[in-house]
Amino acid sequence: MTQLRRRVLELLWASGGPTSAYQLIEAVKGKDSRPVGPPTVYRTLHFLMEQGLVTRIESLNAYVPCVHPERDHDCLFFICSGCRSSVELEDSRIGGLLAEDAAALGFVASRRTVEVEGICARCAEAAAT
Amino acid sequence: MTQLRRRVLELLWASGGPTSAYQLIEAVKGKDSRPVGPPTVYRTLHFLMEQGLVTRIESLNAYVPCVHPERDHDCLFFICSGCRSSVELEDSRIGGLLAEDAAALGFVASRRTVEVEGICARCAEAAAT
DNA sequence: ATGAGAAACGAAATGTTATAACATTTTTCG
DNA sequence: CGAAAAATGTTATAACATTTCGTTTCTCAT
Repeated sequence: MTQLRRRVLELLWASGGPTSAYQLIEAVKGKDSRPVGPPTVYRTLHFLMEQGLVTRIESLNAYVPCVHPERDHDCLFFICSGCRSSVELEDSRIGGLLAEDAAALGFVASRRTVEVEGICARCAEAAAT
Repeated sequence: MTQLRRRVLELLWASGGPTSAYQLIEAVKGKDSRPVGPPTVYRTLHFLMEQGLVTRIESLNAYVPCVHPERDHDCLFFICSGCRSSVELEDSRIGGLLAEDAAALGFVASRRTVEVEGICARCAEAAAT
């Protein structure tokens, strides 16, 4: 865990939501005045994803810190179109069903992406008023 | 359903796998000699997705024709890293679990993305020899 | 049929996301 | 220390997607 990697991870935690790679580039620049290029940030993100510390949200082209890095993650994301927030959940039953379907196909799974887009409770309530 | 939309859909069926928007731009150009720009193809893809005729595979930035457009699709994709092919499956149990998890969060879901990356049976067998 | 409005399409420019290729710095460890 | 490995910097470019505005085509009530 180098300084850059730690800083990127901290920025992701601080951001409070899915964050794009280019937002991170800006943020790193701001914090330290030393500019970093896209490859630097992408390398860092790849490293953090390998470590299970960060997950990429495919449907947003954005990155979030993983809620429970300790456990092997079987996570799904609920992404609000209203406030652009995301909630991470673990539901091992879904992993089980996917494993079952994969086995039926003779497919050897390595990575899962499960994302649900919609409106979070908070935004739904705000819209109802 | 206009001529352009039909042609794009045919090209997707003919391609036999997930196809990027820019591959479609090239393909349309080739078939008819009239070049189309990115916005034209993206508009067409958006339309076809609205109709449930095409699905976007988020983890590939690519598009596939929907296997069963008649049914409301609750589909998941198994994507082979070896041959870049994808298999679409329907498993309503997963939709059920996601609906359950969403309800627990008070989340109103509108779209689901479920993608599994790995190695298909064919490629696994080829690698084993 | 015809003209107003809507829908679809064309074209240019630009925005956004991601990687290739190669140089340099930093760390590790015998 | 000094060689090898890991990490980072730099430049350029590839790949994916949208904004904006103008033109064409379709539809349908008059």
